[in-house]
Amino acid sequence: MVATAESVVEQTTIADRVCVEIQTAIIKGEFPQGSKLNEPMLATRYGISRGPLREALRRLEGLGLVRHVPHAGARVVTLTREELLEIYYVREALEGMAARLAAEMMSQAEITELYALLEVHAEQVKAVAGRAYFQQEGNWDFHYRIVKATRNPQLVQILHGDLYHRVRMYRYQSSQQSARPDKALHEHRRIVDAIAERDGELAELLMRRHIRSARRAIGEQLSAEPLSAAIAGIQELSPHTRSQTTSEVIA
Amino acid sequence: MVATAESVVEQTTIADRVCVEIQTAIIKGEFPQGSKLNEPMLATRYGISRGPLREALRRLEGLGLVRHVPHAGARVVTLTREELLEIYYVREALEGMAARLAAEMMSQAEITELYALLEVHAEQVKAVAGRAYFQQEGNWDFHYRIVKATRNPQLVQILHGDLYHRVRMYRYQSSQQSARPDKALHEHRRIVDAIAERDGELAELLMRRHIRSARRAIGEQLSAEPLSAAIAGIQELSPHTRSQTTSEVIA
DNA sequence: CATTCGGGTATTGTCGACAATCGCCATGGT
DNA sequence: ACCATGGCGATTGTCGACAATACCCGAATG
Repeated sequence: MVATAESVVEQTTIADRVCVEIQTAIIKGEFPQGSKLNEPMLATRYGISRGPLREALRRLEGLGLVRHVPHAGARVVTLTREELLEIYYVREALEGMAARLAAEMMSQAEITELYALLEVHAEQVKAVAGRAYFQQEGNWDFHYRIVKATRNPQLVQILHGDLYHRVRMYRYQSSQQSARPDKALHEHRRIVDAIAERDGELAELLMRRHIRSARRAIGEQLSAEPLSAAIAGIQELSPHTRSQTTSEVIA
Repeated sequence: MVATAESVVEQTTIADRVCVEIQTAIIKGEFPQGSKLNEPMLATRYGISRGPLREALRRLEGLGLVRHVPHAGARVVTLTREELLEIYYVREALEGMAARLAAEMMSQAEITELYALLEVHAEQVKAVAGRAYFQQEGNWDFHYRIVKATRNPQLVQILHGDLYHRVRMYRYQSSQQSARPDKALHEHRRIVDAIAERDGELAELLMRRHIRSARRAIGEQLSAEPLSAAIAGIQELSPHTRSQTTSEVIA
């Protein structure tokens, strides 16, 4: 029997479904950082038993979104700015390598698509200077394409299977947006140029510089203690409308 | 109440204990790569129920040692040489960054200890040219100290919490050993020199070169199809005494 | 003789209940 | 008034059993 397209119907298990549900809830901040995730409550909330729920929690623990202590239960991780900065060091190293490999591996078609993506971004930057959420997603798309182009599943796994969720959570909750998307766009363009020229060394250098500048932008908004404020604002599940702090944080 | 030393008695749960037991069994090759891990068998083998066992398996899946498909059970991952090479690209990027950060962060005491460690390694290299297992562990110790010195828990987690186990499994089962430990030792020495001089850029360059050469050494032993032979040899739980392939694989 | 269909078996997914442990609060002592 | 201690409630860890699904093998048919 040939493998039909519908034979790949995603065989979903309850634990898996609940896992992504809780995951999005955590990223959206419906479960505040540091809040306790007691099993009976969640089990009744999602209408399942504690068995699959526990597996979902272990999985989330593997994703780094939940921390578990033996007889005290699971809590949503509290992502401090220090941890976010640590992650950005990892991203600098890994995505720098990704850019280098992408310059070697990326197909011409992929490069063309990447340029097209930059055009879309350019329009978004020009058109709506306010609505930066799409911008963020587009930014992630850009970085993801480069990482994917490396043909290195390990790299993809680490960057977009482990780190991605935590960074996304922080971004989502602190509503950290790009204050200077035009600058980021320019940096993106030059990175793609280097890749198109098959200059892996330059691509790595530019990508590292790009992410490094984003890290520095994050590090500079330290005195405003934005995250703890965000946590306090979210604690009661109230929509947080913090003043979006300055920054050119986009990477 | 002050925190006594014995208040840190590791509160261990059955799932945790079985997790490490299975983990070591997988690394040692008692469970061959690709072999099925059916739950009733393992449950009776370790004298526990299927509940904790499933959690242990999910945890091992998070560690990348086990792959799980929804209604077909869990299998030990098959680590191809391609994947190992992919991991070495990640290591090159990450440990290069680690060396750079270590050059900035490492205390003088740590540097002294690192030099002492190199002395021990030098004696081992000189004394027992054959028994390379200790050498491997020592090699890991060296790299771990540098990574730890970065004060970047994310880096430590990825390198020694995720990647470490898989590389160790490959190494253990293919009995890949250092054919030229003296060369590796020399490279180690120069890396520490750079760190001692607080030359992060040089430390990163040297570390990347060090790991890159190890990756190339792995990549060059391709035609000997060593891993599949090792798997075949292990399949029946028989001690595999393959001829240890050439290589200067040490990183 | 190859192929496909069907049933049987084994394994996984899920559930509810019991036991062990932890945190909290009241009570008593110093 | 403060601290230690005991009990109580709640939550986690563990277990056995049931239901659902997938794999395997034999039989029937072209």
